Amino acid sequence: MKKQKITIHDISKALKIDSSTVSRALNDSSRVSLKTKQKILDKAEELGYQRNILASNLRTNKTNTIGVIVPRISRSFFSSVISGIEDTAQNSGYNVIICQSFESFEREKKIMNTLLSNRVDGVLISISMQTTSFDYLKPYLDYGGPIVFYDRPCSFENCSSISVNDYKASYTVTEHLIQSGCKNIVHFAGPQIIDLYKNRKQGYVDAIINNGLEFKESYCFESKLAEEDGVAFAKKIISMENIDGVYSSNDTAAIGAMQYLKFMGVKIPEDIAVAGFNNDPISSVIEPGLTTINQPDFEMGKIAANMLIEQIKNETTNKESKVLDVELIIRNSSQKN
Amino acid sequence: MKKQKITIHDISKALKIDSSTVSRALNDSSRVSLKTKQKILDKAEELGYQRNILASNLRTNKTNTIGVIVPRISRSFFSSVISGIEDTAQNSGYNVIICQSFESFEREKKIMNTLLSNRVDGVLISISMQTTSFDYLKPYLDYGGPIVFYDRPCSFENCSSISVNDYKASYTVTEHLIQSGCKNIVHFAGPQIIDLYKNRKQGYVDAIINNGLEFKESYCFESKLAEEDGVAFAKKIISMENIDGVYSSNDTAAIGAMQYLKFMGVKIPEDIAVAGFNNDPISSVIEPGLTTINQPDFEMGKIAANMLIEQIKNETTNKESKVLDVELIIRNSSQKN
DNA sequence: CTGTTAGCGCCTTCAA
DNA sequence: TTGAAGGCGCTAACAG
Repeated sequence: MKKQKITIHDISKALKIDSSTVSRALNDSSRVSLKTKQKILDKAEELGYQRNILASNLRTNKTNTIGVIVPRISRSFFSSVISGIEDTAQNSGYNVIICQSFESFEREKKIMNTLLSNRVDGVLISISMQTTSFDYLKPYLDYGGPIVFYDRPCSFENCSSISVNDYKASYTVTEHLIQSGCKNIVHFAGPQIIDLYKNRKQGYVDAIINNGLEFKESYCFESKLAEEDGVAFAKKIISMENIDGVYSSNDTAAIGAMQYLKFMGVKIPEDIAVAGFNNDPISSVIEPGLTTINQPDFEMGKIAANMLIEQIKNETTNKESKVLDVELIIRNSSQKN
Repeated sequence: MKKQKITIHDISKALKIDSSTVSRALNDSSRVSLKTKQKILDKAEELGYQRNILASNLRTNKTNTIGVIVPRISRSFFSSVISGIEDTAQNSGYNVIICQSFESFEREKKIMNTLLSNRVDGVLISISMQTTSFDYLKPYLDYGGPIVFYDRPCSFENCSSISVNDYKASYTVTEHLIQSGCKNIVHFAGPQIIDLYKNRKQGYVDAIINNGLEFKESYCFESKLAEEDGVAFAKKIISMENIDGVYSSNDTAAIGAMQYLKFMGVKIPEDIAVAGFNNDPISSVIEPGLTTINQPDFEMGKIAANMLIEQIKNETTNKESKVLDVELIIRNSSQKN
């Protein structure tokens, strides 16, 4: 029942000007006289012409669209990254397609497939928690589309990536806790499959050891990025002795833990220092004393989009791995000893 | 530098079978013998054939894609709605393009334009805070594309809509506060331009009046859905006398207010009852005593997508306005008198 | 500056 | 069941 849309041919006929000229005018080519251009533009307006981008894309073999694969848009960090991406993309005239993998490898593969079928000009991807093999990216790379990894980098076919210096951030914040007097610091870790969380754990471990404390594996809890994990962690901590510090390297577990504690009416003792990666504005409300690592989310999105667009345009082959430093926000962490 | 992709013609040549037959086979048409179909499928696999959806879409004049316009994906309510939409869409074989208006009318118009240019099969929209005129939707409707409003309905060209019974929910929760003994209830309202927030306010007003209390306009604060508004509201409340209840009809202001109070170390007195619309799991952490109105977010997304897809497929013209009831979650609200 | 011609890759009559 | 032919709407040579 869709009405037939106006095409350049309709304009062409109405004006007795060839459709190729119409096309040129509509694309603001300099090779059309101002007079005819104006005539064409007016007619287009009059008829309510809307360019059919599908046809244009087919012809030019580009879509002016970039695909973004994200684990979950509901995660505050990611939705900020997306805003950054959209910001940059729009300024450069690109459309953005956002796809959620929900941390599922299967979905990720499927998404990559449709992005290829839709011939997006480039892809930004933060791999899912389950992703261990990257062969599924090959077809798109073979096609010639650039891929940039953001936040969760991985060395594959020397694609570009942009991420945060997780190791350093982790080391710094752990050391900060130690210098505040903590001697028994528990660590809420993320899935160790993901390099990012591995690096964060390593930062914690090294800070512990280099500062003369004893590293205990039993102080490390590995989360699958679910709030329930945090609840379990909270229960464990309550049952443990001596704990005087907590460092969480993922929001989700931390939020879960806090929810539980709040729900149970357990106040985090003043003498337990808490620190964590945290881009959710909310957790600062839950626990204002928290020392937080502030990740450059919006900025990361902008940089990622820029890197990708550059590769799309220049058809350059030089790949790079950018690493951003993070900001440590020290609130009113309790000072011990 | 993009490599030339395999087309049906490559398969056609390799097999000496006409491309039209290849096309049929690839579309699993019944008018191809099983034998040739298998041969074609094998060859396609072997050559790494990837259908060019652009071309297919151009030819068939449909894209199997629906566009979703959302004010902000970072709002918990909306990201759940989106998940619901994606869920349904995927099951029906539709792709989803998510676009954020950031509550800007200008962006909304631009988005609608590119969605039309991209010939999406249908559009789900929750209008921005600034949107007052709907003429910009005309071109898409003229084109024949269906539009369904979600969450923020508006009567335009009798498009379908799906929303929540805001008036009733608001009335109920206000009455609940009154029955708990509240006599001076402040209302954090949303932008009165948006019908939804107007309805919520009306629910509050009517509940107040019908229960024999006096309605005071000075008890109503209008938010622009920014956290700063909440901060301002919190300050006001602190300076006011007699307030024994707060009902917020938007998360954002509520969260802002709570952040501020928490930051200032002000505990919400036990004898002030608080209630609000709230889909952010976090605020229940901030204030576990909160009586909340639980909106069917995920479900709304599914229903919206279903309504739209039905209209796309059936090319039906019957429009409807669905209104969902909400669930009132009464936690440990303080009982007065 | 404008028109002619020829496709982009796919699908869909129509005929065999 | 298969092939031949044409065209979706647009753009990019190449002429003129």
